[in-house]
Amino acid sequence: MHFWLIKSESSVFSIHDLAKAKHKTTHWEGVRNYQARNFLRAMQRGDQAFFYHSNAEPSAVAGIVEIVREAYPDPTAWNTKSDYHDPRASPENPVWSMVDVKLVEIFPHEIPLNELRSVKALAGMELLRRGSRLSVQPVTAAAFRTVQTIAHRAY
DNA sequence: GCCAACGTTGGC
DNA sequence: GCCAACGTTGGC
Repeated sequence: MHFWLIKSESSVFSIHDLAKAKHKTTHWEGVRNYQARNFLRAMQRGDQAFFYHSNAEPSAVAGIVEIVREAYPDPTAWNTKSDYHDPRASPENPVWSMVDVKLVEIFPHEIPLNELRSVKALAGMELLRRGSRLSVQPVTAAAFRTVQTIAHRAY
C-alpha cells in the first residue's frame, strides 16, 4: 500500500463536492503533467491519498480518499469541448490517464499549509518544497501517519 | 492581483 | 541540444 497527495482547487472541485458525488466517488481527470501522470499510473487499488485544496483560503489538506480504480485513459483529453482538451490525444493514443477515487473521510479540522510547515517531522515533504507545483505526488507512510494524527488531534 | 517557480515550446 | 519566450500553478 502506498500513499499519495492529490491537489484540487477548492473552487473547482472540493472534498465537499466529492462527498455529494454518487457513491462518493469521482474520476480524477484533467492531470496534464507527465510527472503527475506517471504517479497516477503507479497508484494501486486500496492506496490512500490526501485530498489537498490548492488556491484556497487557506490552502489545506482536507481529508483522505482511496484509489478504487487504477489508471485508465482520460477521455477529457480528446474532448474538444473540455477545458482539459489536448489536440495530441485520441482514443487510440490517450496520452493522459486518470484514476477513480472514493472519499474515505473529511477531516474534522483541515490542516492549513502553514501548520504543516511548522511540523518538523514533515520537513522534506514534496508539498512543502519551495516552488512545488506537482498536483499528484507520493507521500511517505511516516508523513501520512503524522498528518493523519494531527488531523485527529483534539482541539 | 502579483509574481516566483516551474514546465513546455519552438527557433536556431 | 540549448535556451529564450511563453503559459501555468499556486502561495501570498
